[in-house]
Amino acid sequence: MEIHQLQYFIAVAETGGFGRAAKRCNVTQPSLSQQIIKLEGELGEKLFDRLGRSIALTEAGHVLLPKAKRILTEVQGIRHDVHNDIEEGIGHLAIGVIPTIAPFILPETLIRFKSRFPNATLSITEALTDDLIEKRVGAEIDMGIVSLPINHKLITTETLAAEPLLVIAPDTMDFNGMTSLAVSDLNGMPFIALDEINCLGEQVEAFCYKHTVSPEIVCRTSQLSTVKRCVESGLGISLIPKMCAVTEPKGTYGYFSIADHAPKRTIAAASHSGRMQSTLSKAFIESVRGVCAHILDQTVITP
Amino acid sequence: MEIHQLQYFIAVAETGGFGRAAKRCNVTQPSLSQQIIKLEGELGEKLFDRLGRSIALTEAGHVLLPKAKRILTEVQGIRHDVHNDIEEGIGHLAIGVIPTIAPFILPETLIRFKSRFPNATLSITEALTDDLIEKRVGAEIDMGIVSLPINHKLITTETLAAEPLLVIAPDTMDFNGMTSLAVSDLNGMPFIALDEINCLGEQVEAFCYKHTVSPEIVCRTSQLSTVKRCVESGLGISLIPKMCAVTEPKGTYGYFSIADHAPKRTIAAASHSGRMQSTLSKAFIESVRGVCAHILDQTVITP
DNA sequence: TCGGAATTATAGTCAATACCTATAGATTCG
DNA sequence: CGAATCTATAGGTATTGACTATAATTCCGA
Repeated sequence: MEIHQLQYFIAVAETGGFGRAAKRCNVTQPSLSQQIIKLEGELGEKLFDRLGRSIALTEAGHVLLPKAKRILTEVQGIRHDVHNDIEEGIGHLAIGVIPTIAPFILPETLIRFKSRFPNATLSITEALTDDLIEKRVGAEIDMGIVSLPINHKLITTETLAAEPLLVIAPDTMDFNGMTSLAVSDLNGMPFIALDEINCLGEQVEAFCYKHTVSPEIVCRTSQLSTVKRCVESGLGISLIPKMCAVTEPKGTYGYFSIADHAPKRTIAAASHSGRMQSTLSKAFIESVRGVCAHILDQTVITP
Repeated sequence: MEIHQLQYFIAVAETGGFGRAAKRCNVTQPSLSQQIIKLEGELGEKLFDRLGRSIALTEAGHVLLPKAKRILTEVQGIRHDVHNDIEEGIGHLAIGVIPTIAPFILPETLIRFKSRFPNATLSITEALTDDLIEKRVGAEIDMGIVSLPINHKLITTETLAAEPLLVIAPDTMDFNGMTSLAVSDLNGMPFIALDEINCLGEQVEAFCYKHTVSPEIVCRTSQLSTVKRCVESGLGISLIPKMCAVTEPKGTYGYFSIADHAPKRTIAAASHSGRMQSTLSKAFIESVRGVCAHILDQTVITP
């Protein structure tokens, strides 16, 4: 049984004749007759009574007609659906975000994305970079929002934003009125470090190592919000991403940029190499890009 | 787009590979590949990401998969349905019955038919023979239960029962104690005639004409029940079908058969020549046949 | 890093079949 | 009864689905 046979069958049933049906289907009458005969043979039932001038559906024909119409309607709909469902963003998207990015971009991103694709469903996973990569390889998530570099054969990354890292320091330290520092100024400073299981922790560590500065780590915590609290309490300074600096009201601390070797992190979307990105994925990426640009465009509070 | 292409697509999606899918579909891998490529071309979207060792559904593939499965399920079901729906008598049957038969056979017939085909719907039309023939030709009804003869090019008849016509006479006429009469006994008798728009009326008329008897028509009514009432009231005698005689309790009248030239009518199903009868039609015919046999097997009350 | 195994795509050929033209057979209508 | 109308059949053609063989790619282990 093939779809064109059902098409022919419906045409005959609706036009009441093989000749008229053939014209409607743009084939010749014998071709159509043969296909109907073939269909009848396959079903083991005659579908029409040929009454000379007109034809009439047999019982089997009556049973088949609505089913055939339904199938054909669905088939006709597929082409549209395949495109429209994609266009209309019907579907599901599973996203992973690392903890040092998630709280700063997700609220606004979700608002933007949901308003653009109200019919899409979204699931968010917050996990460390390695976990996200693994989940992406295992297809548990469609895409990860991470910080570069990522080195994995199966993962492609697309840069979304370059984000400066800023020195956060309690009000009690004024750095002699400077608003921007040199790398060397960090030397020996009491430093609140982020745990190295976070890639940001690693990156800060690497930055210091690269520029041969050695702040004195007085505390190591696992969350950026804890880092900020510690700084606020005057325990020391730290280096945090700009998005963390702009999204909270002024406290008892200020921000300084590093002038000579401005540290930064690169935010990127990590997806599967060679696998087509869905419309939803692409749209989510653009949402994140927009949100990052908007956040990083803001100015931070300086002492 | 053809059904086998959807089959191949589903096989690939479910087996996770072209080769395995080809094995499942009993075709070679290149054949299957080509059909998938063709389907992709027709839809204008790639359906799979070929990732070397494994494959993954694209967005379009995700949209298509449930739709394709649904269609295939329906197609698979058609073959069964075409047979089962017929077997199970799902469907509709429109029957016409003439008024001189309807009241006597319908109750029992409907009970039998409904218990055999609880899922069938039934519509009954009561109309005169000519009307029924016209309705059958116009496909308004599937079959008519009528009395022969029927002469129409498009109508085939199937005999269901041969039914004697009996003389019904009021108790006040005892025919000298005879229980069966001769045709000649009708001569000059007061007679309650059925209107000739009923075929039974015509047939009685024809019977009398043929045997050159001339009862004295004292009354002409349009319904058998009225005829019976008139007889009961002693107005005269009449000639009525046996099924009319057995289905009502004894009143103030008795029945006589005519011994020398027993009149009868032939009950038949009238359907469209050359058109296949549905299972329901056939079953209904058998129900009527059975009911007729049962009714006509009974004995009638004689004075 | 280099084969070997596994997987999909491509090329070329073949066979099935869907389609076409022409025509026969059947039915309806004037 | 003949003209018109409709479906079925026959025979030829062309499309196309399928097959074999092979290339290209990826993956895995030595």
